[in-house]
Amino acid sequence: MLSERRLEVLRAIVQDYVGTEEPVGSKALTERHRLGVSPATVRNDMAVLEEEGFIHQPYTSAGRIPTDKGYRLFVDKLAGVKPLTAAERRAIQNFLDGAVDLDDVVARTVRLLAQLTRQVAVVQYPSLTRSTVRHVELLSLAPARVMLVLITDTGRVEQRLVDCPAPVGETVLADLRARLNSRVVGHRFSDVPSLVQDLAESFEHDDRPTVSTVLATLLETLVEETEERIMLGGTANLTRFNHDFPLTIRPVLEALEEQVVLLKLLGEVKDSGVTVRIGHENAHEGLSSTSVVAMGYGSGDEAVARLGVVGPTRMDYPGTMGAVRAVARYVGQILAES
Amino acid sequence: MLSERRLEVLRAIVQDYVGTEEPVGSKALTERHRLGVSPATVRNDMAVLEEEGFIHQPYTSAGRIPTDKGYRLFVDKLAGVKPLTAAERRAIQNFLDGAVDLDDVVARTVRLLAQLTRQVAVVQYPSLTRSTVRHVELLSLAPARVMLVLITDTGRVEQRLVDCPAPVGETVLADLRARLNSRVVGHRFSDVPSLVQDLAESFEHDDRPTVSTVLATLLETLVEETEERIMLGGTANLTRFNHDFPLTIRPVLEALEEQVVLLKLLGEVKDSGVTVRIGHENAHEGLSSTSVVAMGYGSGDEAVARLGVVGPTRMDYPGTMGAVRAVARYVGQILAES
DNA sequence: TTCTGGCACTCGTGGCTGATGAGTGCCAGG
DNA sequence: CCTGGCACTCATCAGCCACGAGTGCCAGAA
Repeated sequence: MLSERRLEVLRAIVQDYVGTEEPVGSKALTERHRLGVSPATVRNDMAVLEEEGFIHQPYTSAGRIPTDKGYRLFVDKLAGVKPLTAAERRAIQNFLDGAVDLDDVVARTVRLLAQLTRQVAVVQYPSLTRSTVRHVELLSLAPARVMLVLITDTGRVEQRLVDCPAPVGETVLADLRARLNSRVVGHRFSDVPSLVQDLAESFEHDDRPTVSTVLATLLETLVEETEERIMLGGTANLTRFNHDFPLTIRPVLEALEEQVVLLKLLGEVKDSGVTVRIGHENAHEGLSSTSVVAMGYGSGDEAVARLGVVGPTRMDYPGTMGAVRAVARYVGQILAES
Repeated sequence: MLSERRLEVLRAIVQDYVGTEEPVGSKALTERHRLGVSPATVRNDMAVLEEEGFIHQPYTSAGRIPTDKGYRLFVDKLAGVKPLTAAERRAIQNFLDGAVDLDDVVARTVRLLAQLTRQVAVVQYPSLTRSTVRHVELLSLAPARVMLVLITDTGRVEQRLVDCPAPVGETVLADLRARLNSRVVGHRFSDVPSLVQDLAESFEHDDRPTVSTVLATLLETLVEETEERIMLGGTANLTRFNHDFPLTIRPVLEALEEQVVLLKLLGEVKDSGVTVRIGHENAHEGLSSTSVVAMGYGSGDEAVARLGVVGPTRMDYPGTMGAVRAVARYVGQILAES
């Protein structure tokens, strides 16, 4: 077990390294922090910390830098979440209040997060799996062509064209629309399949194929749109570190362009509280020198989606965590209001 | 006026520089190209080209690199558009044919362009200004709350919540929906305002405020959604050049994140054919060392939107132009079919 | 005139060297 | 268990020099 002072030394190393971006030595440490011991003692502590794998020397007789394991300890035990200032909170709220629709909320959130943390921001669109149906609309575009419009409680709208096997009468369509809505409105997507299962049977024999086709398309839309989308912002902030990892920036950009990778990244987030994944803890190897700070957000208690930032492992964890948490909460509020 | 051979020298310089990414000297030129003259002669030609501002020496007695003006001449007079191979064409078509809806078409196009040109791809969503209304739907969500859904002929769907000054009866809503659709369906967005101008007057006095509110929201949506959106892809390709402009990558990334800048960039595109804007020809200074190759696309003769790529001024213009042209055409076809 | 070969000159690049100094490990003594 | 001292390591940086690609110019050939 590490003594209190050794933990203090680790904290000091992390803080200094995050600030200066340079390996930190024993002398500099005792000068900048009131550790109450001499550089020599600190050196001994450092030797232990290195043996335990918390810090690392880039080359013989250089300063130390924290390892992923060191950051992990720092985040878990040594660092709190730095709350934002009142002014920052107000700025967040003002900025998000201006949003006009769901897309706008997401877009603004991304900008906000990127600006606040000066890192790459990632915001997942509210997931439809946990959403409920607000309304299903059926429009006749041509005799055998129907447009299906699905409106969710999060304000999202999806549409699909349906080519029917036979012409559909306006009355049948109205009938279907009414019955469909009375069954599914207010229910979760995941419950819809069982709710509409036997709906076709209540129609005239001739209309059943058409009804089935429409229903099939609806279910398909639900499944397809459960595949979540992600919005990205602040990639320019990556270049702030390109002296730090000039060669690494490319795989990071590549990884960030892959929605799948991002979704997986956010998928590993706990349901409550801020989650931090450091360096190699991220499965994707292009992101092995970056950390992800993320959190779920939602209109109620349940998280409907996630948001977070991606930055170098050497980042200001307390500040970033504070910003992510604050933004996630406010976005949740905004969603709850609309 | 420049002699035939001097133009040939310029072409050779551009081609070699694009290939090697290094300043090209007279000796190397005569070795790689069959100019039929000695290096000394080429040197004289180069001196003239430099005097005219087509090429430039990074430092005394180094090779020459083309200037923006040199690239301009190359693009205008010396280079054709390199058509794609049959295999490439087939690949494009296959890839785009798989798209399921408009968003998907745009998303696939971006990926395709980025991959094909190995540069940053930019695709503008089909503009709504020239679109026509396919359907307007009104849904009653609460007594005094209506959801307005707008469906365009390009398959785009937009929705807005309307808070009405008074409760709206279902019959009034149905009435408004019917009249509204009969007036605007099939018409262009720009014509809608005049078409619905006096619609409120045909309603009962009590309902007029509500009708006006709904109409106002509709017009607002039309205007707002005319503001076009843009999709970006292949930013990772920027890093291929970061030895070339290591410091320049940041402003480029920043510029690319600004929708406004991109829209302005694409806005300068001619209505037909491939447009090339080189280096400082782009107004935005962050993009002064990049070139934009863009083209309009659309379902008919008229361009409804634009797409293109952004890359270093030192790029393979003929190849890039060929790829952009081919993709624009195929996307146009896809849109026309749907 | 126009092209060519030759020649002196420029200047960025890359390899080498030595000084500098931050940082270390170790050890003996408080 | 902490501290001061000491010898050692090694990345960084400035200075230096040789190299060579590339140039401009000029006199002579075509």
